[in-house]
Amino acid sequence: MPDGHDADSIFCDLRERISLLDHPPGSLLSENRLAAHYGVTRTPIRRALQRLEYEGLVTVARGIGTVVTPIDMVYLTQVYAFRLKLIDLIGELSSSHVAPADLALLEEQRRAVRSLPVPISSRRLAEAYLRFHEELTRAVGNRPLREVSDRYFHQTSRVWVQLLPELDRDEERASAAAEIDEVLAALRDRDMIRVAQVRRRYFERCLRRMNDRIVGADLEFAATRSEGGDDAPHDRRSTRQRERTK
Amino acid sequence: MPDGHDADSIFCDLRERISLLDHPPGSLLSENRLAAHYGVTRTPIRRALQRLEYEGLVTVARGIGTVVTPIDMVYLTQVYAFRLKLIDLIGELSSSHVAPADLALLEEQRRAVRSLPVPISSRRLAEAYLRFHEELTRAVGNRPLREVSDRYFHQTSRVWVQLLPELDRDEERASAAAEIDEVLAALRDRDMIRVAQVRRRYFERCLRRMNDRIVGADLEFAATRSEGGDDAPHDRRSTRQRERTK
DNA sequence: CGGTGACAACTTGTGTACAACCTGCGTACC
DNA sequence: GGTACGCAGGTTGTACACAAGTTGTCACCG
Repeated sequence: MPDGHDADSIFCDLRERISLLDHPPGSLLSENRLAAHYGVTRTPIRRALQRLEYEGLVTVARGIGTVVTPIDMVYLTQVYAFRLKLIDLIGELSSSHVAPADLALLEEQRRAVRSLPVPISSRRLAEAYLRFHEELTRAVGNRPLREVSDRYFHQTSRVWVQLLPELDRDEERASAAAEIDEVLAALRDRDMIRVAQVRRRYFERCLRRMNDRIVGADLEFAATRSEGGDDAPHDRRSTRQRERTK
Repeated sequence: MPDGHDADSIFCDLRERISLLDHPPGSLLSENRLAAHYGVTRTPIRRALQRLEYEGLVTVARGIGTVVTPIDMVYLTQVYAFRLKLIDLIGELSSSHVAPADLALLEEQRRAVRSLPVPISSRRLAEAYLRFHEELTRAVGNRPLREVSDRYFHQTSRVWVQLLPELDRDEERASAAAEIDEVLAALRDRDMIRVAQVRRRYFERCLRRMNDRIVGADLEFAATRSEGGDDAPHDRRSTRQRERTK
């Protein structure tokens, strides 16, 4: 709808929409429709989609369309294990260098989470926590670690967002608020090791809550196994699902 | 020169050429020239260059051209620290699953390194070691870790390749051969922890050799500092150098 | 009624032309 | 002589047209 978009902002917008399940896993994104939506031609759209494909959030299929990557828990389990290790690295590699302005932005998200209206909207909570995480990522001093953390966070965030309606949203909001508080306190002390410890603790707790919910309700997102194509080194064009949504 | 190229193979070819310094840091890559070289139009070239930009190997500048990312030792020091941690993760996260065919390919590279003609060509040695590394990366069981290891290896490999002519090439060859031997032995025992230990040992030794050479000969690749643009979260379009080569 | 083949409608990949932008050089002016 | 301006050449970004590919439908035939 809003015009005045370049390829970069389109990428960011699409990534957020995918993370927040506006474009649910398995849905088809047509370049023509996106071009009409953003008021540009297919060229910038293709650039954004290509980057999304590289980030592992969509898979383009010639003649079919660009499909939002389904949630593959077999793969995402590997991502979770990897992210757990990355969080430890944050404490080991980051010499904290947070600007006061960034701290203010984090305070903003803290207020946003704490002041959500009482019938808590999954969408609003997810949006606020995503923004908190994006701001927090910028506090990571080591650039490669920062880029990688950002990349794989956006691959796994959809799991929590999708599970959120079935979780205790009051509990989730309280957990997020407490995490932000503790992170902020550690950041003010310039203690990235403590930040990492806090992050790890809440990360593990979140995993446990989701796991309890999954084994209880027999997860909705089917763990679509991708055939283990080990012949192609760095290629992620193996999964091939349909299940269109529109 | 060779036709029958799609965007993907062009990307791989360009990445190897950049790693092997066929396109030295700071050189300008014109989309038109590349299109003529590969016998296609600018469209697939642009796709390959966009991926290279995302990998951090080139930076496109409108009106200027696409410049091969200069070697920024300030940044690459962070990458080295990160890769050191990644190597440890290989031991922690990888349940080894190497196919016999892959082992055979690694044997191939072992022979290639050991049978280099005696006035050792820097280029040939670098090429053989790069191929060994690419094959070895495929043995990493955790997919995110594999992707990240591959990405940041290609960002730092140029440093060693560029320094190679000034190093003792017999020593470098011997070191590479010994590393491959020990890695192969550990792989045959399905012992990824030992693989990681070996990798880390040789990685640190290589760093030390390069560091000795650098402080001795006052490195040629100027550590071009990039202004710390902390306002753009995931953006690497800050470095802006010229120093064209062709 | 079941199967099959052709076709229409959609998708993404590529080629081409043009617009926006930057650099460097020549020239006019001070 | 020095400086500022303007234009020519080259670069990447975008828009548009066409080629290649896939899917679903529907008529047709056994």
